[in-house]
Amino acid sequence: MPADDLTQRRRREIADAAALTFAEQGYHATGIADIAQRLGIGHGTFYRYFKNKRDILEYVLDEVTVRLGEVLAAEDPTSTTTLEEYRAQVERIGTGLFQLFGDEPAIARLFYVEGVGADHEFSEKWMDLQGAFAAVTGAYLQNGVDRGFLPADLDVEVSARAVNGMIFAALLAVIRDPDPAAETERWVAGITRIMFAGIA
Amino acid sequence: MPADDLTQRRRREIADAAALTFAEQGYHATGIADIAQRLGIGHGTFYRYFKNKRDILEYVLDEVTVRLGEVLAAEDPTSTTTLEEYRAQVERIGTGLFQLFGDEPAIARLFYVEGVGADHEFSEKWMDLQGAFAAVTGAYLQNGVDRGFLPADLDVEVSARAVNGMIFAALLAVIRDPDPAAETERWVAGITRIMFAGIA
Amino acid sequence: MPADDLTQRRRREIADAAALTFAEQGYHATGIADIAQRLGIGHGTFYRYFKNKRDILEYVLDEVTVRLGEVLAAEDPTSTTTLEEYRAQVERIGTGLFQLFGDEPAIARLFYVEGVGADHEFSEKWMDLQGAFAAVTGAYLQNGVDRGFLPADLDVEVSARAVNGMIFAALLAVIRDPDPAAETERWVAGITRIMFAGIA
Amino acid sequence: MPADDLTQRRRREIADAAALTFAEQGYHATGIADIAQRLGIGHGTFYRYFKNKRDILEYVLDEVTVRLGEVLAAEDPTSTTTLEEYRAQVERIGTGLFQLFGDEPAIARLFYVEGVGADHEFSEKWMDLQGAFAAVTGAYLQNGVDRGFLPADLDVEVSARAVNGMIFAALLAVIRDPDPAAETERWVAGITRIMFAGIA
DNA sequence: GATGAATGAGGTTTCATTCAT
DNA sequence: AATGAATGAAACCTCATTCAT
Repeated sequence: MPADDLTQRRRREIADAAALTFAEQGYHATGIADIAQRLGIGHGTFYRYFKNKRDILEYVLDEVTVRLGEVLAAEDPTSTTTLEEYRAQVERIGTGLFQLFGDEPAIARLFYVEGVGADHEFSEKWMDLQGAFAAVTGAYLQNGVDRGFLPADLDVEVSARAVNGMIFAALLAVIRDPDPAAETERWVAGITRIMFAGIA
Repeated sequence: MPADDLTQRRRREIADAAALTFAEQGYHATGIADIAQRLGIGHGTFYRYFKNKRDILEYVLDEVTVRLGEVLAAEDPTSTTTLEEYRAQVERIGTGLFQLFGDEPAIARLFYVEGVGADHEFSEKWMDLQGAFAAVTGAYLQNGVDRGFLPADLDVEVSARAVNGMIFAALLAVIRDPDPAAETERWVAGITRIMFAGIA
Repeated sequence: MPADDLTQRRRREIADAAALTFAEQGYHATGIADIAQRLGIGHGTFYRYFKNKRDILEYVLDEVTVRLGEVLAAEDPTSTTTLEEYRAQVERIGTGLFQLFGDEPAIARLFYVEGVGADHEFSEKWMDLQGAFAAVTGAYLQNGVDRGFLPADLDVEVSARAVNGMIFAALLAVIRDPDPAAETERWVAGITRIMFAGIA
Repeated sequence: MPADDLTQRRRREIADAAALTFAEQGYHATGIADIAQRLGIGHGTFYRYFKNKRDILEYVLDEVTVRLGEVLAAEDPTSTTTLEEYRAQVERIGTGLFQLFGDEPAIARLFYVEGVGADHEFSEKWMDLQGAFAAVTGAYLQNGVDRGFLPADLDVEVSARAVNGMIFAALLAVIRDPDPAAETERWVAGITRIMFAGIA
């Protein structure tokens, strides 16, 4: 376990450096040597912890996926019974997401920008992932429809995509902000408003 | 005109082939030779029409930007005086966007996925562009606020980003659909509903 | 003959442009297109007058060789019978060479610098040519030895090379001068002095 | 020291191979692959030691320049007070130069032929260098004039160029000789004779 | 376990040359 | 005869990956 534990810590370290460098320079413009240099290790060492360059991108993005999943899993889609409860839930999730990416804008940038077209195979995976997230959001909406606090004729799939799209756009705007965390409340409020009442 | 015209036609031809290939294989995985082969021309010929590989990506994406701009410019942000008029306008714009990308899903994919992280400098440009589109959407919203058919306390910037985000997410979903055009109405309806009334 | 004559004029025109461009940019850095552009002709036209790029370099350098030969052939190596006569002859030849290259420094530069290492095969040829010129100079010296106005123990071959080397170095210095012609007399005097009396 | 020392040794090895290959095939006709193959190394390895193809040419020629400088710097231009001393000095320098290039004719060929027109920028540099060498030779001559063992009316600049030109021509002839070293004495004697007494 | 020297596949780009118009 | 669009050989160079130390 200790060795394994050390290995995990090292992987994490390298992954962090990689994420930062990818976000700063772009995936293709980043060489393994750049990552190693940032850590002050030999670039051969990289290959003791990751199979190849693609592997580390996958690792980083999988990590993000897991963390996103954790934010979503902190809530139970079927637990709410009223619109008010759901609205509160949405605000908690939204705040969670903004915090997650606001703390590490480099990760957000990598996940939503630099990593997207890094590799065709990964693009596919990324789009699948958006589908998976839409499914999660859809589960919340479906619960509302089932419970009757959301209209029966709501197009759940479309709405789920739309809601996620709003969050995506918001994150994209926020990661360029010098102090992302400060903007969280405003964005969550703005999006929640549209989500529950529209712009009108 | 003849020579120049021919040159333009050739550029267009090559750009189309490039867009298709980039969309299929990814920007970095695509070699100039792949594009040339698709057209049945020598790869040296490519360089008679484009300065380099990055040049053609820029050309294709600028073209898309122009076309997006045309769809948006077809409407006048200040022309609407009632919510109903605005809603109709939004539906026209939304339909226009879906048609634009529905007809050429490869372009959409390139614009929203494969091209995004192709190059760090381009990522920056792409994010700027999202800002510009948000500004356009914001102009429509601001008009509503000014005319009084949208609430005075609407956070225009946030809302504009959010609306664009919904459209983005919708397009992303639709381009993977075998028959994107068929889905247009459903998506436009779903997004408009949220936009004007929220999910509730 | 008229057609042929025109062809010759055209060749000369192209060759002049080529020589100028080679001298300005270097042989390898010069493209056929550069030469054609300077003349305002299509670059395909070049190939109606010269077989290929190497061909024109050869043509230009052969032309120079011929002209050099003419300067040397204007005098008869065996015609002089006294040192004084020979000295006068040397001064005439030297002045002729300086005029030749002083009028067209680009040619000189091409012949002695840009063209030298343009191509390995040409380097060889160029060195052979230096040998040929040495032989000519040697003939003059040998005449002096034979006639008795030059010492019998003069190493003709070495001396011939040395004399030519002085001229070469002088030309090299002069072609960088803004007004080469003005310097002719000084250089001819300086070299003749060493040649006939040494530096002492 | 070990790593750096090894690096220097490797650079030298590669530079030697490059010089040989350039001299044999010409600069432009030589590919990096040719140099690598000669050494039995991968061509990527080349780029660990030299930035690019031009870099190695510059390195080799700078090295030659340094060595030439060392030969010249072995003597002190102001140390001689009589013509005899100077003559002895000239013979030492001449012998040194012949030995330098006689030992490595490939270097000489590269320096005086193949490298000269390799690149326009380098041609300029090469001509500047000839000027610098002329200045050194000029310093020796000026000393003679100042000390009174050379005539006051000697055109130092012209004479310096001329002397260097003789040496250049001699080297050019000698490097094509199968056994250059054997010829040294003859050439040094021949040139010194002209230099101090002229051909007469 | 760490290192970094070595490697070579792979891709971009140039430009001399051809040839149909 | 003149043109310039098309071509593809050829060369440079990068950098992910391997592996001996």
